[in-house]
Amino acid sequence: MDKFPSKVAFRDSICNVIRRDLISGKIGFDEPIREQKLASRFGTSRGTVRDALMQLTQEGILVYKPNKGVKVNSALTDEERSVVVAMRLELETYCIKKFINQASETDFVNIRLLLERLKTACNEASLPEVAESDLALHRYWVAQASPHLESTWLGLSIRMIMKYTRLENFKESIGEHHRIVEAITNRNITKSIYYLGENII
Amino acid sequence: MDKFPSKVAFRDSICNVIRRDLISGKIGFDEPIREQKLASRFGTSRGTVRDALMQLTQEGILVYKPNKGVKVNSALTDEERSVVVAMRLELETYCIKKFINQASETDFVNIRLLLERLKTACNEASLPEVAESDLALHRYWVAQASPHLESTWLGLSIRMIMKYTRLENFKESIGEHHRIVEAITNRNITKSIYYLGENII
DNA sequence: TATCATAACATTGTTAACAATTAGTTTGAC
DNA sequence: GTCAAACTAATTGTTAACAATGTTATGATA
Repeated sequence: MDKFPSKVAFRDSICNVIRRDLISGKIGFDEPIREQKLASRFGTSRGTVRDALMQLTQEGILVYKPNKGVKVNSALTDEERSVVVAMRLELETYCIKKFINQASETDFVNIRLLLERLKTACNEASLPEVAESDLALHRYWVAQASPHLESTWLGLSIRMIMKYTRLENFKESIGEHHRIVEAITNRNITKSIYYLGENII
Repeated sequence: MDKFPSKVAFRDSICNVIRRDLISGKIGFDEPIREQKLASRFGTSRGTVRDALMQLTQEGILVYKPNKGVKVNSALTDEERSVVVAMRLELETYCIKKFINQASETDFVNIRLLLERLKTACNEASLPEVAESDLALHRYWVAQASPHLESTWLGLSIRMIMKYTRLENFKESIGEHHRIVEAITNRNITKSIYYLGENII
């Protein structure tokens, strides 16, 4: 049974665990998800699990059928994925521009920290960890620049990762993100966006 | 107390009603939403309302604070809105292209019907009705072309409408959509996308 | 009067029980 | 042996009660 540090984000913790299971392939496509199973796994009741599941449905990674519960959504087609990529790039480009203009030194410290976390994850070659650190880094500037659009961004990013993951090229990932973070901390908008475009494909 | 025809989509019905209240301005920004109040209004229990609310949070129109429930998300900035517009245009352009290539005569009949519904709503000058028919029309080709991305599209579109609504120019709206539907039924991709770009701003 | 602790209240968080629906399995007629 | 109907099991849908948390009102004290 999994445990969580704080109880304030019980729902969100369940969401996070399910996302991780998705990314790491622990749960397959079109596989049904049983509420009771999750409830006992998390040591909570079905109601709480249900809340989390409902939240995930609007993220697009789960789909809901009346009286049949939720299942993992089927994968995007290649075409659909490229549309999602374009949308995410549009959104994240805006966020990076804004972030560079408003970021404080503390922000730079934070993203360097997140970059370090990503590097160690890559070196350990743990796919779920890599995926999570990758998202966490990008998420930082998105959340700072536009908290309003954070959930929109998350939905797009998760769907991208679920389709297929480039994250297995650990070496490349380190380099790409290193360049992005460097450009950001130099407040170089042009370079930042260029490297972002290389990363998000 | 509101009533619903089918019980299968109880949750979704509640979501729809809340969305409509948002669009018509019945519920203001940053206004807290009380579970019990909605429960008695819909003649159901808090648990069911809760499910619906959780679903809406990932759509971005509601935000959730632990132990404080959900409230209407604050409005997008003008910049954020233009990003959302660009994303929606990207997505819907793809859908229209695909829809034109795969649509049957039945599909054309359906969108002409939805167009009629929009026209009457415009003539009656009922803002919530106009907003709903507008969304329903666009939603049709999105759902047909890419059910995977329907919820993504819905999230973007709702946020657009909530920021401020161009829908009060009823006459324009009729013309714009008439041109789009005409171009689609002629299977003219270029024109369809051009008119779509004029409509989604 | 201003401030702070405390108590009443309101609201959300969680749970378990029960109802309704769906899925699977056995039974029996042909 | 095959099909359909009835039965059983598994799962989701809904509800109400209770616990935990947050909010407001009250009043004592300085």
